[in-house]
Amino acid sequence: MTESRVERKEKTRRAILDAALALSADTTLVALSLRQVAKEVGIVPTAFYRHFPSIDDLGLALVEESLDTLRTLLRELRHSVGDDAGSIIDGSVTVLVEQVRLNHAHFGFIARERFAGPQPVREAIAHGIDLAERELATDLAHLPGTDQWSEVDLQTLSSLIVGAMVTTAERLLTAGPGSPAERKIADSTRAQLRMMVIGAQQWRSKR
Amino acid sequence: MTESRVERKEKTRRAILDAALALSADTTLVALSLRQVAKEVGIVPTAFYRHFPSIDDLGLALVEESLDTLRTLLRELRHSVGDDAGSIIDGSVTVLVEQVRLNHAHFGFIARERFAGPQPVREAIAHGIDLAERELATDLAHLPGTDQWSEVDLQTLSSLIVGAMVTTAERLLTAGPGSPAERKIADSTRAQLRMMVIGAQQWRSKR
DNA sequence: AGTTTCGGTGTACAGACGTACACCCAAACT
DNA sequence: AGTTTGGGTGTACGTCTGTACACCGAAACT
Repeated sequence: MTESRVERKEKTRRAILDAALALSADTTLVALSLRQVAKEVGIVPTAFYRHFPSIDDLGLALVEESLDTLRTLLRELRHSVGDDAGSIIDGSVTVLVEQVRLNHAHFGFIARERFAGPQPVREAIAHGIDLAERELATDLAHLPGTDQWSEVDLQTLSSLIVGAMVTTAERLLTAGPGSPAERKIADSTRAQLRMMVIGAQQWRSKR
Repeated sequence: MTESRVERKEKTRRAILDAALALSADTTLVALSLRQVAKEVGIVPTAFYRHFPSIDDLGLALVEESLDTLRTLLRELRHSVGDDAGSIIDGSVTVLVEQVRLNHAHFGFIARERFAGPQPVREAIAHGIDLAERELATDLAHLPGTDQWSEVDLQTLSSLIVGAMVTTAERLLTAGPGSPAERKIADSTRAQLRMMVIGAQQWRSKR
């Protein structure tokens, strides 16, 4: 009863976003019809236009959201710093598993739409991941032990790490949350990150 | 004139596959209609059924094809062995760039459908990549220097390498063939692989 | 109190979709 | 020579799609 108009509007907007996320979970945005979404939300098809000009724009909003939870993940990672490299890695993977579990829908969305979505959506995702890579590179530069690294090398390492994380996230998505496969992936990723870090450490001294 | 019936049939079958590959290039299989394909080929919609029961089955045929060129890539990689680890890496990346350039359509198809395609298609791709990973692991086991590696470690390393290759292939796809971006990706990948190999070598002695 | 704004409704239409069915005709069998 | 096979055609259907248009009613403004 006592609901302002903006509140109501925001509510159905959320409902539309959630419905689109749920409905596209087992296909893609490009295979999602405006009418399906409207039916799921419980509104008439034409009412959709009160919120988004098209499905593609809906998609862009979802990208924004999903990239936001990706950034949250990265922020979370930075806060989980331990003393030695080993505990940093362990913590990071734990956080990754946790976040993917928690935001299954968003990470799944990114994985699906990254290459198969409408082109503006693809571009937005690519740009977001690119940004994350750059941020990680500057973060790495502030870490002790990387003082002498060249910019190119820092970018190379950060691209390697982000790539591994994306791959791991995708693997985690196909494995059920809490499944034994999930644990195996986590362990494997920890080992891989350790390999990378060892390689990176040796790398500098080798040049 | 002088064309047997099987020849004709094979010809239109190929035309259908090619049309589907071309049409799905900027969307997805799930957004591809039987009628679009038929129109592109130049046959009437119902004639499609003479070759495939459904679009999904067409998709499975395309997966088979694409996985075949993936296997070709891996075979090619094995043949490009050099003396030291460095030249192996350089050669491998060169081959990867070359093959992705040559089979742009197939690798693009795999990248798109891996997570967004119809489920049977997704499963087939996952299985194919899984198989490639396993094959690489047994190949690594036959390499000198890995005698003492445990099976788990071999799988970990091969998963890391395959993951990096898939990621690189995806990056190459978004970069234009012959573009400066392509060269940058190749160089970066070479550096990453070197890091991994160094890490892996140190890894064994560390355990 | 009177008016405007705006999220949601209902009807309506043209186009694309998958697919069933009857048909054609040249190649391939007997 | 006569018959069967099978790739391709054309029509026809019911369903789903995006979207245009006129309308409603309550919240928000004046």
